[in-house]
Amino acid sequence: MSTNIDTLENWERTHDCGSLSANNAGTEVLLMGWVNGRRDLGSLIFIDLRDRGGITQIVFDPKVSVVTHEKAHVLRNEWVIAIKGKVSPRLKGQENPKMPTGDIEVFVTDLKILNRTEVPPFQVDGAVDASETLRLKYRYLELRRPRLFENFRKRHQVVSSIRECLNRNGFLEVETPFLTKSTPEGARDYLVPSRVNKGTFYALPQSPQLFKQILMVAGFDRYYQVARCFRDEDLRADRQPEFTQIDLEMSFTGEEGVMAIFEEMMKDLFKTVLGKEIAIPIPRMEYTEAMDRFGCDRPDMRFGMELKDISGIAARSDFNVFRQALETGGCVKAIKVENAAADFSRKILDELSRFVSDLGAKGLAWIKITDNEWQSPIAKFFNQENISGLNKIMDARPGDLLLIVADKIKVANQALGMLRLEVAKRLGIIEKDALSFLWVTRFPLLEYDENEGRLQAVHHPFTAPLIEDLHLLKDSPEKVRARAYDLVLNGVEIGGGSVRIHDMSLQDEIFKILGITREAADRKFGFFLEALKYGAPPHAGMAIGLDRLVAIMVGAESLREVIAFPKTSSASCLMSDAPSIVEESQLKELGIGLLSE
RNA sequence: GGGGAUGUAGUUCAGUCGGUUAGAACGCCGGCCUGUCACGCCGGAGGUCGCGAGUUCGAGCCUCGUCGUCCCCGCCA
Repeated sequence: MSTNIDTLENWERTHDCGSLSANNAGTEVLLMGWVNGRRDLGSLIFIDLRDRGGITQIVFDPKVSVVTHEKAHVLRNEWVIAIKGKVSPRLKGQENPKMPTGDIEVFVTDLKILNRTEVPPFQVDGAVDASETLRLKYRYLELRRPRLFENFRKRHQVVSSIRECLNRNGFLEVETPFLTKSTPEGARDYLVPSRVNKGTFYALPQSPQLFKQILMVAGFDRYYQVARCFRDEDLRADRQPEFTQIDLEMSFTGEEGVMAIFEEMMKDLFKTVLGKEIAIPIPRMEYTEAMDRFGCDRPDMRFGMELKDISGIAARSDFNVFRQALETGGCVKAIKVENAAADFSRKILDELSRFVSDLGAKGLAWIKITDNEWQSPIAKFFNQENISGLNKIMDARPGDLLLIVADKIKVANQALGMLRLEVAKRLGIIEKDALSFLWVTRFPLLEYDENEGRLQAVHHPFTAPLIEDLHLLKDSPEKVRARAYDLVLNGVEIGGGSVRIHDMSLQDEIFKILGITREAADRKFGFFLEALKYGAPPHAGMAIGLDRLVAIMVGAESLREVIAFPKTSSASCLMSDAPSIVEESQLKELGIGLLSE
């Protein structure tokens, strides 16, 4: 690559490439940026100059400067240049309505070539898109694309808006450690070896949970943090190993205080960033109702198609599959797909059947409602009375399609809940621009873990039980509801939190039920339990996943579109090539040896 | 850990039944061009068909393995 490039000297920009309009006609401007495209007509050269503000057409005309025009012939895409010139309205009929700056162009008097480039591995202008592998390897080139940059501008605005809201409400931004203690509950930890204390390890935080609660004990009263969190679990389109939470904690309040703050925050940021009004208070739904009606603890409320329990009628049918499911304590539930009977072919129904069996359900029954009967493989098991009864429960009309799953309650809910989403996706009935917020409240405090053979905390072991359920704690702990709440947006869990236990004796009782001995509890988080003894105020908190929130706001398919330097689905960074092997000497210094295969 | 998809020029893709010299578009290089904005026209260069075995007279195509990427299940308090 040639090194004959110009120096900046005392040139300073006067504008960015997105800010010029007809109002600037006649002014001398100085722009800097990248060559986004060139159209060299011989004696006239047009260049699209791009910076993060936008794109401006600049013109090299020998009538303006022979020397500069001559110099401009060598310009190529992605070269970095600076130009001085005069803003001019476009000739009549030459305006470009597709460009925000399409009414003007800049006639260049002076040109500096600030840098050249090798031929880029893919076209930044996006004319031919590259594979994501390549775009991740050359992430800086992809980030030059205006569409992607816009995501990060919005992300910045979201964080600014949140900080403003929380600062206004008396919150203090405090940083908590990255090098912290491994807690075996929850997700797998990323471990960091200690050189000073060989054989011991820090863990990167899965969340600042214990530290923020200790800040409440410390009397900080209202804390927040734009907190990076780390979880060593397998990735998904909506899961990265490091991600950012807006994490907060409040003293002397409960769920109402926390929910009110988040509602104000959401209202603010959707207004400032997207110019959209959202209605508060955000509606609430208890966990059990969400499961009953949507088969899911984070229902997408942008469409209906709710689950209906048809166990009563199923019990009166002659269909053994239904009756067996009921006899073993299961249920029969159904969804109604309006006017889909004609469109859902046997092939599609087979696909849907496979879809639910992949989720562990035993099968899928379907009924097409026709004018006076059912078209269905299971029609023969129902008498006329039951047919009318079921039609009534489902509010089914001719042309509708019923999809039915009979299974254990948990399996049926999950399968139908997912099927509901799948069908809605296939039908394209989900309104893209809709914003459907929902609080899901009163989750179960505990659930039985089949693998471990013991009760586990659904949220985390410091979540407070509902006071009115306390009496159930001893005899039927699984029925106890938690003072926990999740914020759901368009079927995505964007955050969650709870009122915490601040009473040591209740905390002890919970540990006992979880089968955690005093010794084990002390070993795992003794420092935190110790803190609870010294005047812990009542407190509650919540965290929302910033990446997921921004992803929804910008309509991103994957979190990778809202994280500047994301990891691949095998948790590696294609740009830096992390993770990588390290020098033997580095390991030795840490007192670490690698196991051979 | 499991299932699915995918890998061919710098990039995105096509490549028939296994058969002669692996094509197109964009990009790149050279030339022409004073109103382009997906500029146009003429010419040109550019290939480890992801990698490794195997089957075959012959493999981009078939088989096995392996690696990368993407999606999903498990997992993610």
